[in-house]
Amino acid sequence: MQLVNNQCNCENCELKPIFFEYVEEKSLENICNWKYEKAFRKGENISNQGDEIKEFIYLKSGLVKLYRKNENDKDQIISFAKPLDFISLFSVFSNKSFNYSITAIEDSVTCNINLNELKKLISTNGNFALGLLTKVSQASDKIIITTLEIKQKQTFGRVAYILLYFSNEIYKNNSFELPVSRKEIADHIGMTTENVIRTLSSLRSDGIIKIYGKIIEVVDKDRLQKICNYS
Amino acid sequence: MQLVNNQCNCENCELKPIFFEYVEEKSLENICNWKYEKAFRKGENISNQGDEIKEFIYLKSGLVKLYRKNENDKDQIISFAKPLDFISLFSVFSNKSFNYSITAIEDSVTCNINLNELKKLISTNGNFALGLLTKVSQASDKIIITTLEIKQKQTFGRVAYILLYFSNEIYKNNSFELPVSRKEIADHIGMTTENVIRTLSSLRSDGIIKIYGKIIEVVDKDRLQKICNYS
DNA sequence: AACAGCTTATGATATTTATCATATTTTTGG
DNA sequence: CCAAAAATATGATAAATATCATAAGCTGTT
Repeated sequence: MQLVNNQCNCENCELKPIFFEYVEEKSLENICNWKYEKAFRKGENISNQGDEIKEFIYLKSGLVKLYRKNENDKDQIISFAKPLDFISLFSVFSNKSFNYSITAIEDSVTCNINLNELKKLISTNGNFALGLLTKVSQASDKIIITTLEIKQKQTFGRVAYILLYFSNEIYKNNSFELPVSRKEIADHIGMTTENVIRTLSSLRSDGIIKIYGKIIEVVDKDRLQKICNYS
Repeated sequence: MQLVNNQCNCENCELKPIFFEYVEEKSLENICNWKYEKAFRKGENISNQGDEIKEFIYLKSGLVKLYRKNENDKDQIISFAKPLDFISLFSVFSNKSFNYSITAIEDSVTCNINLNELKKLISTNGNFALGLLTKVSQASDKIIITTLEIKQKQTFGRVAYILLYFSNEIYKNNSFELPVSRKEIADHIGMTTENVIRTLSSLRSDGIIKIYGKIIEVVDKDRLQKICNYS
């Protein structure tokens, strides 16, 4: 992790219109004093389950995974988060400590805001609070709905779902390099690594995708979408 | 559904210390003008997936289920909610319409607050907003964590989980009447009705529970807890 | 270069879960 | 109160998924 040389550039932040929608210029200037940016390399840990929450974090660039260890010490990946998704969306306001870990799965930059200062801003600025409440709710909703959707599918539907997620939501390209291992996909969609691999192989032999190691090319997106919807 | 004769009794509301923690007496009086109470009989629908959200709803008494229909028209029960759990916790601030339905599974009374008025209160009262943000986050967190915990278990662990939930969280008694059918349990924990029935039968023949129709008696809670933790 | 460790891959098999069939009991509506 | 529908129950079987075994390919390190 590396602290980014921190010129106050909130004015240019692409998140500004969303995050700071309701904050006047004057308050916005203050934010520069509480916030700083951190850069993480692929694979680096951003925060750990159990850590005290001292900061509100969001992602400026990159890609991260949110995951937790269960009682049997097995990882469950809750979701992936891309920029404009808040990453410290849940736990932050409801807990003293994180109930999940965050790790960068691509080189990432986070913007960190001191939580106490943020809370002060919320308590003195109702409109900002309402905006934030909306964002936090949207982020939680998305996790809940996504989890339900994955849960109702079986093997092929789940693998199709995650491939379409990376293709459509993250890389916006039919060809992309998987930022995660087969095991991580398995930990996210709730199946074994072997079955993820097998399912990918099967999609390949049906000519729906091509596989070059970590690189996936979606050849027949219509069929993949049908598989996602109906199985 | 029946409108409850609506004397303003927020002062005595058991939710007051939580919900209105940060609202001064003066604002609190206003709330009486926007809120009203509704009584629902077991089985009655409180709101429907797709309905426009006009009110913030919470549960004064009773028990409800939150569920949604998926593309294949199959119900998925997201969670059960008891009093002090907000029931319009998600969607409310993030969506124009409910992305789930709510049905009373026991006679229930809701308190409904006009959403626009509530939003005005939020925007003019930052402390209240922060309190609400905390509550909404806690409610979402609980759903997310619960869903993950259920997901990682298999048949026996899931059935044990739901029995312990009703026994410990809802009825605080080793003997209780199930407020839901076997099918509804199945829709919640993601298995088939037959398997829920079979698993219950199996727990009975192992002497862990007794079954009298809808009435369940947990005979050996320690073993049930072990089953919940380890399968 | 060589080794260790991890990931990907695939086959064989075992286990888990769903589906289908059927019967009994309970609930609901006229 | 009765008939129909729904819920509960259980067995037999099929399908889905996990587990175990093995091997090849990659990756990082010394």
